[in-house]
Amino acid sequence: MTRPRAAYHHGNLREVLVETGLKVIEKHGVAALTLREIGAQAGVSRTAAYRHFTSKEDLLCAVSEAGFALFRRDMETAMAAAPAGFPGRLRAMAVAYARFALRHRARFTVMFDAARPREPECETPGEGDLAYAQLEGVIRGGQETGEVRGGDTKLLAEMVWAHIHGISTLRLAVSQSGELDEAFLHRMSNLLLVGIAGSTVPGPVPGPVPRKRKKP
Amino acid sequence: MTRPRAAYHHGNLREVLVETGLKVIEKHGVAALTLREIGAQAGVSRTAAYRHFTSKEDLLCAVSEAGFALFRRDMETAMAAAPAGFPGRLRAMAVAYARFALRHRARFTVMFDAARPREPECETPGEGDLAYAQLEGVIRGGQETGEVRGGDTKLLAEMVWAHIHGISTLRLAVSQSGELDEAFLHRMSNLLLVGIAGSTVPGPVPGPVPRKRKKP
DNA sequence: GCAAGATGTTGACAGTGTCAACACAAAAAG
DNA sequence: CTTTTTGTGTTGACACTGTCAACATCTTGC
Repeated sequence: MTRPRAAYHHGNLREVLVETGLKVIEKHGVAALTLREIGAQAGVSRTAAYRHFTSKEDLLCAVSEAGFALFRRDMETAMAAAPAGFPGRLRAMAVAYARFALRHRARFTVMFDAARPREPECETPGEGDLAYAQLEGVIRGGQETGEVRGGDTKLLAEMVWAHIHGISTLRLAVSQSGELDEAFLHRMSNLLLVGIAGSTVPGPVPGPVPRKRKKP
Repeated sequence: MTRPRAAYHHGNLREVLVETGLKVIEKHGVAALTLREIGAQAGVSRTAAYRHFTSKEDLLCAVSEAGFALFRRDMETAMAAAPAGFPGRLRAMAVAYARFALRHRARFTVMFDAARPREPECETPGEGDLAYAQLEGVIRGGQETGEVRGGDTKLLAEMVWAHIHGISTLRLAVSQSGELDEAFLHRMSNLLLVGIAGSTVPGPVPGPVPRKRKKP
């Protein structure tokens, strides 16, 4: 059978390991993460993780995935509380994004760590894409009400995502404290709103458009 | 013994080690980088690096710094070849940025690896800031000719930098091949141009503006 | 020349990820 | 109920890593 609810030797060790791993990362950085340390902190022995993950990398992937789940929840609640209308929604999304990066620095770092796997065993099929789809929905909504210029929705979403992501990582590098500079974020989203609002733009747009998509 | 200048035992081992380290990263990823491997590839023994770097992290910092130097050179030549006028300059800069990321994937990854040091021993005082100052100069030029809205130049530069950087890393994740999608980049820089062109923008801009700066 | 220091090498050590062999609990089969 | 099988955790071991101390060798200043 698969696993019943919280029953075996330890109970639900898998989740505990992910959580413990995250705590270690939050406290000492992702470089100092060690399977032995995780085991000790969780009250198990060093190789216990190998009954739930194929490797350390696999565990890191699980931590990342859990991060994306929380991320998506944050985005959803921010969206629910956003003022009606497209500008409010986009702004709320951008702010929520940056806020998440600053508040959950460790999670964010693991989620978007560029230097990890060559060809990732991390499939990350679900949560990341869902969050992305959410943004795409907001953009499409703006297009339908005419507040966003028409054209390839995916392309626009990619650009907006990249912009917000870049801003967030930059803020992360700049402000060592977890402070969130609301004024900066406000200006940032204004730039974004103006940029995607206009109908068309000086200069021709040659060639075809890209297709593939993936979590950044 | 050795032909090149400044010849102690090996000659200029320091540069050779940095170069070799980069090659290893390009071939097997930054995670597979090992001081022993570097030594072997460079024809020296495993701890030779400790006569030129205080630690492995220090060597990584040197690799990163060398990357920024090349990066800045790329930006400068792109700027020199750019069409006159602000839009051409900014576009050239954005394209050069993304091109560098795709062409020198390994370098770029090391340079902007978010998950490395807690409080960095990497001082990176020079090259990164120089490249950033270059962008700031372009923005300021645009402000002087009235092609960019006025206001805090540093703030605008931060946003533009973040945008370009986000786009580049996103492209890096999306296109596994080193292909450079010119059409995408063209649209991207158009978005950017429109966004920073307008005089002012709907919605108030509360509060003060941030001060600190740093390489992202 | 020669001492002093810079540069490279070897030996050693604590830690790491990972695997094989073992120990036990829980579920399945009889 | 027993017996078997499978899921779960532990211990021992191994190859590999970064790093340091001690030693060897080369360059330079006097």
